[in-house]
Amino acid sequence: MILRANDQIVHKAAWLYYTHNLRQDEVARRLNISRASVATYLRKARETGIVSIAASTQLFSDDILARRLEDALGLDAVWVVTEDRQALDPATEIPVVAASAFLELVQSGSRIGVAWGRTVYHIADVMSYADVQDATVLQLCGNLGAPYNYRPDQCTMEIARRLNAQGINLYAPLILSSESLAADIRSEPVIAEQLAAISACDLALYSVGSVDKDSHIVRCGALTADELAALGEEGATGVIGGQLIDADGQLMDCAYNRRLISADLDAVRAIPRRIMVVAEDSKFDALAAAIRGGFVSHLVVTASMARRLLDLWDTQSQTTP
Amino acid sequence: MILRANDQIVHKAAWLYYTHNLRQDEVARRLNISRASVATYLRKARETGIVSIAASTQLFSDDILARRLEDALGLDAVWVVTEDRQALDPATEIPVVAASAFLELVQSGSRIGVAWGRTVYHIADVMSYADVQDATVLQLCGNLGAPYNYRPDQCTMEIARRLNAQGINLYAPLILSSESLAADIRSEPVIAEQLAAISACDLALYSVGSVDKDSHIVRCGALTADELAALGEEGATGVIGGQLIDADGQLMDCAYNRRLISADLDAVRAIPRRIMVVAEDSKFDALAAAIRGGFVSHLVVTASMARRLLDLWDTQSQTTP
DNA sequence: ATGGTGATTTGACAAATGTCAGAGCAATCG
DNA sequence: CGATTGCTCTGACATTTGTCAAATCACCAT
Repeated sequence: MILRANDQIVHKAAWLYYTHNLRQDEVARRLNISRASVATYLRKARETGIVSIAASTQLFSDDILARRLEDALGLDAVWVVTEDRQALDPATEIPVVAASAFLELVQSGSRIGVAWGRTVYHIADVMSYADVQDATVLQLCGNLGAPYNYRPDQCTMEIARRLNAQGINLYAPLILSSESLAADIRSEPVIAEQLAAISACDLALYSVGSVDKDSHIVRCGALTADELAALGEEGATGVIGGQLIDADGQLMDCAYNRRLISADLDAVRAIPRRIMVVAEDSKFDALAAAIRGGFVSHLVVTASMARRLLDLWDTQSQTTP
Repeated sequence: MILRANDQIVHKAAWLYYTHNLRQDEVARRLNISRASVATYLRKARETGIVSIAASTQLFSDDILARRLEDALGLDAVWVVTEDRQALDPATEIPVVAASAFLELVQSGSRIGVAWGRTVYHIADVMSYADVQDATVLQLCGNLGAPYNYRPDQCTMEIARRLNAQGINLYAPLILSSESLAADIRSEPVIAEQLAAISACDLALYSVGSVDKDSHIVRCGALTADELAALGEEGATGVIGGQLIDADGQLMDCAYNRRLISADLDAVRAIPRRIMVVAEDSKFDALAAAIRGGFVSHLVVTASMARRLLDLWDTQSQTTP
């Protein structure tokens, strides 16, 4: 698609200003427009991702705690958000760091799998706009029927919009009333094709869900709190793309899981870079399960969570030397 | 490596200013320093790649000519630098566009092969600093013994410096006096290992050399103008990483080529993304040979060169329907 | 202690940038 | 055909940012 003449001037202004370091009045003279227009165009260029400005996330990854976590848990990269950072609330900072870290890993041509949840939605919300037109953003799990604030398709589409990339939604419900219907839908060519495409992703972005009454699968109505509690008794420890996993990160063998339309967990594990973002400390057990299950290669967590993980792995390695 | 406390404040200032969009005076208050210091730190952050600012190169790739070239020659992406762009000299613009396009393709963890020449050096020179610490920049061919302005190791190291990445030089001469010595050196473990590592690259950046008296292999003293002219008679059409190729882009079977220490051309062809940058229109034949030989997936050229290539491919496809 | 040295930080000013009300202009509609 | 609507563009002003000489600080050798 050729640039509209209208956008062309925004690109030109951005190129001259940011790449050639001309001043706004020089750009204005070159393009025969007023300097005020140049300023407007440049803002538009920043807001739409024609110009991308990214600050390094080293501040969060170059940290003793982060290094120790990488080594102990065998992760590729860890970002630790420290509580005491100049009055910035870690809860709001986690999605910001995650968005920056994510953007550092995205590149032209990437295929990105995205799950859903409050955390993922917040990440999308604070993500700055970028220009990766030939990237593709895939939805990792089916949709919720009920209106819910952080729907899978919303997360996927919002991230695609921020990247100026193509978003591909999975047009199937997350949960169906019967196992057989779920199986039928899963084998529908359109759906099967899309689920298969997930294994071609090179990047995944998700959080893990907890197994308690605040879990998003309860909030969105997929399960009642009592049903989830019962599954918790049976060993359910976390939620990945809607699916329940046990403490070792293996798919639970239960009717609920069989009623879902979601990414095959082995396909998810096969994605080379899996960014896990956890904002709430209450998700500790779920996160540990996700790490054991091989769902994490890149991790964004709070310092307190990092310390707890480190302690857990230390005791683990002592008991199983 | 943990950040020095000194750099830490630069990172913090950059993070607050660019990611959180605070004003300089707000950043100053948060960090308990003067606003002037904040301004200084921010400049430092921009100059060192802690903050990267990139304008989209769409202006050059979203162009009818570029699209037609992609289709006709089967290339992944083409950037065309149009002559009439607001008094910007295309000769200086080519390296700028190439540097931006290159940076859009680089990502954390990339392994990048770099050849040498005036064009590549100019690209390195105008390239803005970036923060891709875990990238690796490899030298694709041996070094010149004689002092020369655009040495392979300089190109490699300068690009590595700009990216804050690791640069790996090939500590061998480009050309040796005898074929047997070249063979011996090639099989030295240290060198053999490095040459083998080239096939693991995921990105290559180079230009093609012409076969005439201005060729860089003549200028750097690897061959005399007469010797090169004689090889030209035998069919030599272009130069890739010091090696002579014929009009079809195949390695010339000649003593000169056997005396070289350089990347195996099949390994180069196997690199998934090969960015070819040609600034001079006189390199037309050499470029056509390089394209035929499969050395190009991404191309940066002038509009006039693009038109000539398009014409050539049109006549080719007419004669061989 | 003390003076020197180089690097860092600051205050004050100059320069550049952001903003917004109103002008201008093109397309659309009655 | 003129009025209306919805744009973009501009000029003028307010705000923000860049710069640099001078001050301060940290460190070191005497």
